[in-house]
Amino acid sequence: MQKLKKNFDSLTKNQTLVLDCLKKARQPLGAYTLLKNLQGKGVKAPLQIYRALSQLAEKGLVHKIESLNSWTLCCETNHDASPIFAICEDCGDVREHLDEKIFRHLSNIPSNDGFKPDHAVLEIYGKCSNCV
Amino acid sequence: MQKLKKNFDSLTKNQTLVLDCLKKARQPLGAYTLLKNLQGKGVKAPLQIYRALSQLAEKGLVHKIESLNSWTLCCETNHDASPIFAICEDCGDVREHLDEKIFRHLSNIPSNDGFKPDHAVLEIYGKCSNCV
DNA sequence: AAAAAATTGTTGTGTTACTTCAATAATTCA
DNA sequence: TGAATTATTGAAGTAACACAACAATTTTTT
Repeated sequence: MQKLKKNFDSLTKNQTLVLDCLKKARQPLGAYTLLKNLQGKGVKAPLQIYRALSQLAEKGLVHKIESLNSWTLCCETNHDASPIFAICEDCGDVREHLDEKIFRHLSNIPSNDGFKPDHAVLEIYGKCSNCV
Repeated sequence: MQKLKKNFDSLTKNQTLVLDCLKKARQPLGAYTLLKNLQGKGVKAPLQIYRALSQLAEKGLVHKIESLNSWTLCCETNHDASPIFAICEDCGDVREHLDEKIFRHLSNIPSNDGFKPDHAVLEIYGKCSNCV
């Protein structure tokens, strides 16, 4: 299991810009959407966004949603467990959930062939309560 | 839950080429790797690959691995449940697993807020028995 | 055989992501 | 304090991923 520590200190300028932008958005954003939003503030190139995002992800402050190619704020909780995202197919709403049991459960699936899980990408598609 | 039916008949030329290429590869391939491999056989443009891949995916013959941006043969089994992939961080080996329970379990996580799951992206990273 | 549907081919474009190298800022410790 | 080290940023270019739009061809249906 990966060890992640939230560290709100020592955020660099670009990291702060990206994090604030995600906070305002209240939904996952793509790297190039972030870039557009931050071009007024001196950020010019995609790489600055990607660097900030991967650093923020290392600190556990943001997650990438693989199946959407986009990035979202981590929930309040400081967690090591892989997050589970519930994604509404209709309205696009994304909610982060945490469940240690699931990961342990998942870990057991491939374990009969000696596989040792470290972390997981868990993204559930369906309909949220508003869209059912 | 999505309804998928394996249909080995009625594969078109491009579909057959792509499927055969994945069979030979025995590992997930990106769309552009497939393209390179098939350029000798008359396939010229990325779109031909993407079309074949999405048609094959609809038939349940291949899956996309979201976190790798690549595509892999479906295991032998004809299944409706979302597949679980175990991906070795060292050697890149990918194994498909099926577990109805997990999906039901996962489905319960976000259900307290009325979320109705349909399908999921489940990709576990770790080390396979050879690489531990 | 004519009409309808499916598939293919082609061109072009939009999006996502990173490599490389140079410049600047921050930190360390001599 | 100031030189050396480390971290961060900036800039340019490119690689990889994915599809829209339209025309042409093939297959299927009636």
